[in-house]
Amino acid sequence: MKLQRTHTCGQLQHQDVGKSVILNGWVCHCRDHGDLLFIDLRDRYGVTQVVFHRAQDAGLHTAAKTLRPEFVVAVQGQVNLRPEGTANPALPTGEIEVLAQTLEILNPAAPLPMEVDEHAEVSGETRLRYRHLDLRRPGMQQNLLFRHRVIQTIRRYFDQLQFVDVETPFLTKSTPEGARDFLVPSRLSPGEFFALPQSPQLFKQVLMCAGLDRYYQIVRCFRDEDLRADRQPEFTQLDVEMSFIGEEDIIRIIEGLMVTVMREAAGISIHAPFPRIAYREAVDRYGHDAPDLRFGLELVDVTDLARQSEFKVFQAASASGGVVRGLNARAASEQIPRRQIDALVQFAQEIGAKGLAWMRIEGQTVHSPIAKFFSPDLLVQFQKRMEAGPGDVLFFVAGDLKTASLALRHLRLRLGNDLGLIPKNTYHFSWVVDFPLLEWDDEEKRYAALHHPFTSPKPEHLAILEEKPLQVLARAYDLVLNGVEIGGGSIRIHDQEVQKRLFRLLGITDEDAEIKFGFLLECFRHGAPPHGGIALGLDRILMLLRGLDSIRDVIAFPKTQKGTCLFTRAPSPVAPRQLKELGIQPARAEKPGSISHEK
RNA sequence: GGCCCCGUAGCUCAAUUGGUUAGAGUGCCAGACUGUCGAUCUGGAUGUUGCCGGUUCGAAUCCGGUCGGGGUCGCCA
Repeated sequence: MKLQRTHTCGQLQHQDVGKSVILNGWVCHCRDHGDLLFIDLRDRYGVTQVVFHRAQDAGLHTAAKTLRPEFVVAVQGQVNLRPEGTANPALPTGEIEVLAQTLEILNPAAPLPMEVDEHAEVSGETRLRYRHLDLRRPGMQQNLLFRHRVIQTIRRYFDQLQFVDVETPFLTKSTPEGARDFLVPSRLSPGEFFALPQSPQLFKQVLMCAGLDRYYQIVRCFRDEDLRADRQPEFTQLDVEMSFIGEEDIIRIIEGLMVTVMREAAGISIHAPFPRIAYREAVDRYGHDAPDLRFGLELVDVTDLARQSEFKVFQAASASGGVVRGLNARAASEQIPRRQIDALVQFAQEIGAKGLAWMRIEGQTVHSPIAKFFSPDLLVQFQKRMEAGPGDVLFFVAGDLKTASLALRHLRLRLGNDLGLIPKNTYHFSWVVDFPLLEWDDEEKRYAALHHPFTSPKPEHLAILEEKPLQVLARAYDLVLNGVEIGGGSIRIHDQEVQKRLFRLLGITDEDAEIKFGFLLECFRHGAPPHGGIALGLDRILMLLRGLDSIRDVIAFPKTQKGTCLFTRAPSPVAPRQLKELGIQPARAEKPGSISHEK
């Protein structure tokens, strides 16, 4: 190209006045004043104002009149100080402008299906469909730039601590445990399949057995499950594993990482160590194993008191082994009018609660549709337990632990938002520890690993592994930021005998184990160091640090909730020949006319 | 797989709850304008109300189905 840039659009300032420069970029705004024409030229680095005067060069001015938003142009001109009073303090380049002397239209742009302007509101669907335009917007560029900076910081941090970045295969073995696998048919082994990794879990353990000692990888993982705002079928994990260490080592390394990332990439000062909370306590106090600790509004158990009431719903819950739990919206009586309560009741029911009981404390009296089921003395006890006073509104959910916890967790977050209890720009990291090793899978009628089958039980619980499996705690830990699980890991089992006992509990026979993870067990037989690690959800961390509601905004080309890509139109049908080569026959009939991309 | 919200001009939305020819902002096109900066002013063009079917004298509006976007439960070791 003839006019290659000498500067970027975010670079020129008053010290450059007088220079002859060339800028390349996209036309962002045109402000046509007749004989005077302003163009905002945009690139990744910023925006610079370019001026065209008819009096100065009529031909050039006429050419500039044809410019439209998102034309790609090269402008040669002179850097001038803007006239007195016309500087734009909102722009780093706002003191200067470039008086155009040459204009080259490198590429015109057809009328656009969406505005690139950062102020324009565009629906998520349109943004994904025209992602190339969406990604031109400064906000999205900042998101991607921030992602890059965080990744660079992570790499520097681990490199300094002698961690080795090792790539693990994407075409690997399907494992029946865990999430649904994405399968890739093998042409050379007809009828057989690779799976895309849900995580490099087994490989990083093999790397420990191989003596790599300290491993990390920023790696794509794949899980064929339903999507959420914070779940994509392919997502990026910061994967870490270390040898000859215990929980404290992993925790210390990761706390150091988060402090460094926050400081260097986000410019935010946070302090380690992070608070720790036991799984059981998290569920009891917040209804969730990833509690948002930025605010209080804690759950309170009233099961024992509820048993004494005449309210059948409360009686039934406590009689059947369930719970009655509540929370106190302190001094919120005026902020929660009756209509709002009705909305909250409906909200709780949509989450799965049978109902939502409430009491409004006004002066010495309790206003509540269920007050009549409580003796005066019991009402006093309820208020005491809930630490309730005049102006408070109490909410209660009765049911099995899981349902009640879920409903109250959502209710707590909703009230926290509605009542403005959640501080902005606060980053509250915490560890959730003391997870149970196992849970009872009622559908499969067997125990299942809460984390994964290589997670080590706490050594002091090994004795009761077979007798009281559900009471055994794991050497596992989750990292939580603002109520979102951003990572989890564990110390692994490296003792073959313990591993065998656990497989037996999980209903995995020796034969099964050999077929499924034989390669790892073989490693363990050949000298396995004690090891453990963690995996962090990079997309979620970025989302939270950028104050976004979805990881879609920190991923360049994300999928929709139905798992499709609106930009490329993937997935799509393939040619019959491709399927034939792979030995695959779809069960569903092809849509007529849908076969297009013959290779 | 279940439940909920949404789908109207290129884009973002409205349409007095079933009633005349579906509007606004923005963008687009044309014109005016020498200091704007999300420029301003004047004028103009733009609709299969996602799609299919039903109810009705009459449907953007109600009903059924379907497709698409989003949230959530299940699922996500």
